[in-house]
Amino acid sequence: MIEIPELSIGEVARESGKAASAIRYYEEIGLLPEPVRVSGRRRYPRDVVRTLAVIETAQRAGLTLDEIRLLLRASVDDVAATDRLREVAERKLPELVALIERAELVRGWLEDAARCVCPTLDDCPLFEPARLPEREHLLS
Amino acid sequence: MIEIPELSIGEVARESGKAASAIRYYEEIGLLPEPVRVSGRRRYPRDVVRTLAVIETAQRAGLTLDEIRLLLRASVDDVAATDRLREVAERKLPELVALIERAELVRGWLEDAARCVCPTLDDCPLFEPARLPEREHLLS
DNA sequence: GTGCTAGTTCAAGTCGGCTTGATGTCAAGG
DNA sequence: CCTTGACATCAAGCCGACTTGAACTAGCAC
Repeated sequence: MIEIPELSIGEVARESGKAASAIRYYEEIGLLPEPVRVSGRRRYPRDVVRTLAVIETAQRAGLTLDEIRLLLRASVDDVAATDRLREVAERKLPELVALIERAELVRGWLEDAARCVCPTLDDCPLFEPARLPEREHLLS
Repeated sequence: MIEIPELSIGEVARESGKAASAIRYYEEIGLLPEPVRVSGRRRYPRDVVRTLAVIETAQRAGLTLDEIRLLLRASVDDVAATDRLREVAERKLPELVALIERAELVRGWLEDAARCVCPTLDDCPLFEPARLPEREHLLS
């Protein structure tokens, strides 16, 4: 007998924390492969939950669904897949590093702000020029 | 005689790297204060460029314009300003820390991917469960 | 005056990432 | 058999953050 993948879209939704509509949307844009259907209903293998976790993580790190699709398709594709992967990686890495830098800068602000007791923010060292990033405009 | 702030919107745009339309938009949503007008044209003090840099940095770190407005208004407001600031800070800090974590995880992926030589990604250690974040769903 | 450039307003459009609503189908439980 | 509930499709709507386009104006050069 043929194996029927065990998860309905509702179960995947519960386990992944994503809305069913989002899962259908991901399928529509080619981010998730079309699952097997049993009398019209989608049936998913367990590991789609992990794929959804990868998607969420990558997304939170600032990758677009388009870029994530490139990464994911690399893993099911044939040759040239790793090339695409490397291409995305190299394009996105500097952005990501910049993101992390910025985020840490702002984290510094917020941590200071969280324990700030200055009567007014004009007295507060938070907004001094020294704490702002230089505008180099090296990239885009 | 009255001091006329020295920068036109075009100059601010050039110096800040923002589009003039974006600057007008920031004003419209209350993110920037309404500048002085000289025969209808906006005239800005130099320090608006710094404010725009603050905005950009905060934005890149994942704050919304709404949240940034709260932060900025804190600096020109009266009392309760620092309270609002602290409130935003405390709400946003955990998110930011999570963002940084995620970003570093993905950076790891991308760095590995950039030097990946696996013939196919099924052989590639990149997508192993161990490298994925735990789904705790502690927050939201 | 006649342009030109840089500004102005306002409404509408765009894009990514989904959500919502209308309408329909199907299998299981009472 | 009938209802319920989870699923299906499809078009349209929404939100944030802007951009674009049309139509107009003010100041300067010639």
